[in-house]
Order: sequence, then structure tokens, then C-alpha cells
Amino acid sequence: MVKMKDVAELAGVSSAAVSRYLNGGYISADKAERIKQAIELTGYVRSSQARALRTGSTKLIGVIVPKINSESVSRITAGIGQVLGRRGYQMLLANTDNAPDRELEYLDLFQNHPVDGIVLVATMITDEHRRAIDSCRVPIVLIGQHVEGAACVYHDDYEAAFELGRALAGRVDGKIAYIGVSEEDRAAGYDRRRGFEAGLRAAGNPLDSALIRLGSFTLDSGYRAARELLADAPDVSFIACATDTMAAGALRALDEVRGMGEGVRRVSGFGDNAFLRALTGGIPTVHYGYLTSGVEATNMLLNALDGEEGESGLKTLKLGHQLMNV
Amino acid sequence: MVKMKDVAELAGVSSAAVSRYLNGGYISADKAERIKQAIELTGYVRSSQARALRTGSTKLIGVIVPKINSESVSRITAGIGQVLGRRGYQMLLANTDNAPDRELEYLDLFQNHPVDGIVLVATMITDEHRRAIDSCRVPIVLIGQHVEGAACVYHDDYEAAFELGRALAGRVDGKIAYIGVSEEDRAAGYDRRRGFEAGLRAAGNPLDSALIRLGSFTLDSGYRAARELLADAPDVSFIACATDTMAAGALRALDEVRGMGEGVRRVSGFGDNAFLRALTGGIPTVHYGYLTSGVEATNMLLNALDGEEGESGLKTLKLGHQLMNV
DNA sequence: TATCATGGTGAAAGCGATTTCAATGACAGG
DNA sequence: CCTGTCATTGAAATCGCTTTCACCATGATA
Repeated sequence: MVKMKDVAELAGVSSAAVSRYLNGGYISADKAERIKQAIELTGYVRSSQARALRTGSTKLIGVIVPKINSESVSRITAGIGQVLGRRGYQMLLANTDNAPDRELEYLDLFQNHPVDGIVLVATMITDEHRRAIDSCRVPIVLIGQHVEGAACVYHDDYEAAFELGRALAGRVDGKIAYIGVSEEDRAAGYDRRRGFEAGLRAAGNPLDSALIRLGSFTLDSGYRAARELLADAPDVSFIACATDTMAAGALRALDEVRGMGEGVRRVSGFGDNAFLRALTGGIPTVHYGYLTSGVEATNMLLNALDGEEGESGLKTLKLGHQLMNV
Repeated sequence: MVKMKDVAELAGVSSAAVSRYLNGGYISADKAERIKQAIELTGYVRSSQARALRTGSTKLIGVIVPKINSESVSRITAGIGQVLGRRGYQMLLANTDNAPDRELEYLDLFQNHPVDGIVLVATMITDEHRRAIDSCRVPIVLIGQHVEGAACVYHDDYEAAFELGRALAGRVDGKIAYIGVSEEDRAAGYDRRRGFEAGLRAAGNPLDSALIRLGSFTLDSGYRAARELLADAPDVSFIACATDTMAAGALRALDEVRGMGEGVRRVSGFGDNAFLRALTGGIPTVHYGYLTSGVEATNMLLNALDGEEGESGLKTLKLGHQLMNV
């Protein structure tokens, strides 16, 4: 492997000069030219490992996601990757498989296999998380949750759910049920459920708390919860779900219990999943700019890293949403 | 940041001893104990950058994918991540967004930001790809394509498509159409189309080449191709697609043109997408163990890296498939 | 007693860059 | 002619670890 010294010798200069050439320091025009040629001739590329050791920067960003094989997360990841690539960084991806303690584990791991910054696609934020985030040596941006004192890019789940609830209350006659997710997930669990309830209430059609069930983000959990629900309360006429994926499960349950095609106008979700949209013609749901949130979060992070120290500052950014098919 | 020398001083030994302790070299029991305590006391973690510079190994695996937000790829990625995590490696993820030349770019980039090995979730393999793969300094495993002379984990798309075609030929009366993808994608384009045709032919119901259209892996492209198809040949009674995602698009087209619910028994796909299965009750499709292919490929790669040199060897591995809903 | 393995040990030499530092030469102003 | 800038330059010191090497005990073997 050809190293800097080789290039320097070939060009008849010191390796310091080569380094300056590469990093834009003082260098005379003719030496610059000789170095350029020597580099082309040898096909030299600098060792990022040596560079990292010396400079302390790896140009690596750690990205922690709860589950890679989900439409929302993979879109976010796509957005993150776009910006990273464009700005000369690379992505170290860690998948926690929905285990919040593995998030902590990776937060830790990333301090050792050092990254220059971290993007955390967050679900549950415990006190331990907050502590880990605070004591993190590198800048970190959260996606999907609003945490006081931390940089985050998120959606207003309460407001979106409120609007959805209010709109549906007017449209649906009969009982409305709700399949949510763990309230430890502040955004997708707590906020959506509470917003939805408030929306229904505002429209004068409050949610019967006996008609609330819990799923776990998977299609199957939505299916099971809906089956239970339909068994316990056969007169339910609409099932709102905290995610489109669970809504797909509920849809199947409705189709099985009530006959094919029955479900389509009787469920709602969150996330505006493309498959669901195509296959059902569109259930009521909330569209979030997932890709955008990845892009924004990453730009924020990299600005803080590259920026003229302080100019940029990590802040919190709330993105908009859009009601679909209501 | 506390470094090895600090630990060594605190423990009253040389840093060589600490290094040996950490890496399992000769060390006496009492010194080991003192070092252990010193490490705990200081909270020392070794700098992976210095380690990488010295040893030449980064414990990083580069993973190149054509598109992260697709069910099949994200499942593969999940499998890769599982194994990597378990075996102490990390994943450097590169998303090419379906641009084959960006694959080459990343293949190159990974030689500079060095990784210990590469997993390439492959689509099109050009001669340039083959050359890049051959001249790669680190071991590399392909997923999804069978390339002579390279290590790969793949599915037998020809055989699967053949079986699917043969099975469908008997079940469908009327004209069968096919929406494929670029034949430059040997597995998903060429093999599936040819296998399917052969299967139909074997069952005595050959495919009319006028009823073949080309999509581009997206739901929308499947939709557009199907609309065209239905406009050109209104008497088509079944549309087979090269992917489930495109099948979802075709389904929507059929529903629009022929009325809701009509499409469900009139399309087939590849990949056994979970959403599609839930929402349609299951169209004819081929189930591939995507997660498994990620797992197997990664194990193969890491065995070649960690293994007792040669014991392991990179090879090619063909995984099975399963016809669904036929 | 002479000879050998053998387990343990630390000093020191890298790994391949970046960066400090002192030195140089040129050139303008006084 | 002296002094002060200012652009350029290379030697050398790091960055934090791994690994070679020479060397010491110690106990076993001849």
C-alpha cells in the first residue's frame, strides 16, 4: 500500500508538504503540481485510520434504529443516508430490534468505536436514556420523540391524532375502538392515544376505554388485538390504530370476521404506508415526511459538527403532518 | 481520555503488559488482577482507532444495498445486522438508490475507509462489477445473484419461477401477462422471466410475448405497466409480476379497471410480502428466506475473516424457496 | 554442572497520517 | 542597510495501541 512518504519522495518534497496539499495549507504552485502528479501516478489514497488516530475524527455517524425492516424507519434511514453521503460521512448502522436496552448498549458502543455524532431513531426514552444522552461525548440528534434539552426532529403526534380523531368522529356512526402501542413510547403510544381521544371527545363522541387494546407495532399484533376486540365487542364499527402496519392486521381481522372487503372503510392508521394505500385505495391515516425527518436531523447534526463552532447549534424541529383520506 | 499508559502506570506494569492482558497473551495472575482493577477504576476503553491503525483491522463490514426502504432488502439487512452484532462487528451501510454505478463507487470508497469485508446485495452485475469484485482487497460476499468465481448466497429464481409458472398455467384460464424488471438484473429480471415462461410452456400454455411489460421494482411502475397492459389487451385475465411490490401496483390497476376486489385472484408476485399477504389473503408468490440469506452470507464472510485461515473458504450457497398460495 | 525449554516482562519500534516549530528567502518600508 | 511581514518549507513530535526482541527467572533434563 502506497503511503504518504512514498508520494512525498516521488514528488521530491516532505510528507508535511503532501499533507498540506491534501488539506489546503500553504503550498507553492509548482510543488502542488508535482504532488498532484505523484498522487495520480501512484494511486495513493490516505489511510483514514491513521488520519482518524491523529485528528480524532472518523467521519462516521452512528445511526440507531429500533427495527430496520419497517417502512417508516427505512425511509428515515434513506433520508439520513442521503445527507451523509452528500456531505462525506458514512453511516454506522445499529439495529436494536425493539429492545430499548440495546439502544443504551449501542450508545455506549459508539463511544468506543468512535463516531463523530449519533442519530437516534427513538422509541422509548427512559431516565436512563436521558442520562446516556446527556453524558454522550459526541453530538446526538433524536428522531421521533420530543425530549426536553436534547436536539430532536419530531412530528406533533398529539395534534395529528387529535385532528384525525375529530375528523373520524363525524364520519363514523357506531362504536370506535383503538389499538395503540405501549405508552412508554411517548410519541406513538401516549401522544397518539391521548390526541385521538381528545379529538373524539371534542367532536362529542368520546372513546369507550373498554375498547382500547394494545399492540406492538407488528401486523400480527394488530391482527390479534382486532380479533380479540371483535370477539369482545361484536358491535364495534371502526378500529383506529396507532400505526398503518397494525391497521393492516386489523383489516385482515375485519375481513375474516365480517367478510372480504368489509374492513377497508373501517380502519385508520398512522404513517401512510404505500402498500396499504395502493391495496385499499387509502384508509384514513396521517402522512409524515419520514424521509424529510431523516434529512433534517442529519443536516442539523452535521452542521453542528462541520459548522463554524456555535453558528449552527443543535435545536429542536417540529415537522408538519397531513391528514389523508378523511 | 484515559489511555493505556495511564492504566499501566496505575497498575505498576508496562503498557505492553496491559495490551497482553487485553489480548490474551502471557501475563501472570497477580498482574492480571492489578490491571483489571486499574481498568475498572479508570473506566479505560481502548481506542479502536489506534488499534485499527496498528492491526489493520477495523471490525467494520461494509454493506451495500440497492435501496434500504424495501421489505426484502431491509429483511436481508436485519439478518446481516444480527450476525454482525453477535460476532462483534459493526455495519457500515451504503445505499445506492438503485444506481449500479454508485455500487462501484462504494466498493471503492470501502477500500479507503477500510472495512474488513463487504456484503453486496446485488442487482445488476456488469463486467465492471466483476472486475471491481475481483480486485477487491477484502473478502466480499454477494447476496441475490449468482456470479461465477465470487462468493454468493442466492435463490434459484429460475427454478422458483418455473414452478410458479407451471402451477399457474393449470389454474388460470385465459391470457396470462407478465410484468418483469430489467434483464440486466440477472436474477430478478432474466431468470424469473425465463423460468416463468418455461413453466408456462411446460404446462402447455406459453406466454404471449406481446403481453410482457417492464417495471422498475416500484409499486408505481407495476401500476403503470398494468394499466398499459389492460388498455392494450383488455382480455388479459392474469398478471404475473417479478416482485410483490409491483404486484401490489398491478392489483390496484386491476381494481380500478375491473372493479374493487377483482384483482386479488388475478395477480402473482415474488417475495411473499407481509402486507400483501395480510391485505389480500395471499396472492400466488414465492417465499424466499431473506433474513436467512443475510445471516448465511454474513456468517460465511466472518468465517473467512476470523476462521483459521482456509478452514472456512468463501463458497456459493443456494437457498431454497417455497411456493405460496397456488 | 551445563543446557534447555518455558512462562513472564518491559523498552522500543512501528502503524500512517497531522501539526507544531523554527528556519528560510523574498520583498516592502524606513 | 536594517527590520518586519509573509508565504513556504521540512524535521520531528504526536496520536494510542500492538508486537518484536532481548532478557530473566525457574525448573526440568541430560
